[in-house]
Amino acid sequence: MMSLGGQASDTPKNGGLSRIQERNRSLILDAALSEFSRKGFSGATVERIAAEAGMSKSNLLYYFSSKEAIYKATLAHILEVWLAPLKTLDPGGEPARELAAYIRQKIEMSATFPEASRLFANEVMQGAPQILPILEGDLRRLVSEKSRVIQDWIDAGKMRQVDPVQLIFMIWATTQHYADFSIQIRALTGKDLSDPVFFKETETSITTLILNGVGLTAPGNDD
Amino acid sequence: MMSLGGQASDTPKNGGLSRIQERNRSLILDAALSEFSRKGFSGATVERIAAEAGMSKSNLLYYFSSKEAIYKATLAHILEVWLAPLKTLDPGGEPARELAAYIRQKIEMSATFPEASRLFANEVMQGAPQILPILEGDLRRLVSEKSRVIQDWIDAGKMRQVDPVQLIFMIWATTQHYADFSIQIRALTGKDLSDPVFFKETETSITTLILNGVGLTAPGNDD
DNA sequence: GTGTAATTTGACCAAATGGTCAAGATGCAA
DNA sequence: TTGCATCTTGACCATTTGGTCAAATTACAC
Repeated sequence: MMSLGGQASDTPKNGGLSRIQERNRSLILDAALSEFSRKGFSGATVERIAAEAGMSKSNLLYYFSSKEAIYKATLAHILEVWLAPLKTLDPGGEPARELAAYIRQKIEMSATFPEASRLFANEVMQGAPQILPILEGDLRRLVSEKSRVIQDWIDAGKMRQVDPVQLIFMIWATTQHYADFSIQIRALTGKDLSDPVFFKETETSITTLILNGVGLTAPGNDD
Repeated sequence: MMSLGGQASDTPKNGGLSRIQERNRSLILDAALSEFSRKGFSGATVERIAAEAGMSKSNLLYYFSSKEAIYKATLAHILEVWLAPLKTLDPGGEPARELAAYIRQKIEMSATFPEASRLFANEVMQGAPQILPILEGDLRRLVSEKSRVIQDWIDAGKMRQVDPVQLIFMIWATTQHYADFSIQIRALTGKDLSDPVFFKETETSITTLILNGVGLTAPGNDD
């Protein structure tokens, strides 16, 4: 679990949480994700998070020492799952299949956890006050490593010349766009990723465009 | 100028503004863009906007009747310039050149007005409370019109089959990403679009990938 | 210069909100 | 049942903040 440099322990008996604690912390984190992703850090209120979690504000503050502590915990909770797909990019695989799989995972994420995407986007747009060290550390290392993988594919003549980092950015941009701007997309098309047809159509469009863009052909998909 | 359905007039003598009015409203809108784009609507404070505009909070509220009024005015002020590039897509032009020009304009925007991009992103991510009618109205019509243009190119065999709306989304996503996530990009690469080399590199990457993606070749660029 | 309208501000208010605290309720091991 | 630790809450507080208002200052037409 990536550390966000927490200070207070927030955990009476360190290590094992009681059933009540486990349940309540989980309820709080769910409610917090919903609230923070919709309103941003400033716009969110502890009172509303507590209400959505089904408890009093005082009780929530018994579990998390401050609004910022809830926010940090929510971010940490998400970050892992959010960055996981990139880690699966396999140097031993075929570029077309690997990239297609990565794109699909990212779209899947946008469809399944749009709130996580929005929370992350919000945090970064505010200047990444909490996660900047992670971006500059773990994430930077991860991107370097996977860029190397892509560069090797290029050097092996398996795909067209392209800046690997820029390619990763473009995959992030296109896939996350559908979560972060889902309201706009719904306003313009009447649909969003929760519609299976639109999901499929989006996956095909992005995958085709990006793979063609780097001189590859989309692999046959066996759902 | 796109209307945001303003209620109060905010303009004593309708039509012509005094020199003082013009100057102060402009100062306020600049400060507001800076503040709102960095902190979002909730996180922004009228006091800080006033300070950045070099006047008292009371005086600012003499020009705009409420925080929301400033916000709406700021959005309206941006929206026009923000959506302008798409309007220039010329049905009579060559697809490769037209799309390349559009992409370049969008990146230029992201480089020149990253704050505008972030303000817009913020507004949409919060559910577009102010601009939803515009998205569903003017913007939707504009996108339909330009999708038609792209579809005609496809039908004429000038470019590969692709959903025109999805193509537009992908251009938005990739170009705006560099403004909205500039902190992340700086954390990962050490650079952003304000660096001419990185700008050029980004423009080339995006243009090449998208044009290749739709079966076109990037036109020679004559800067 | 005079007078009126426009501009500017500090003092002030009410609501919202993050957080504290002491007291009470509940869970649970013995 | 008893006793203690955990859990829960309402009352309360300090600060922030959007907005009002009357008074003061300034711009400008005559």
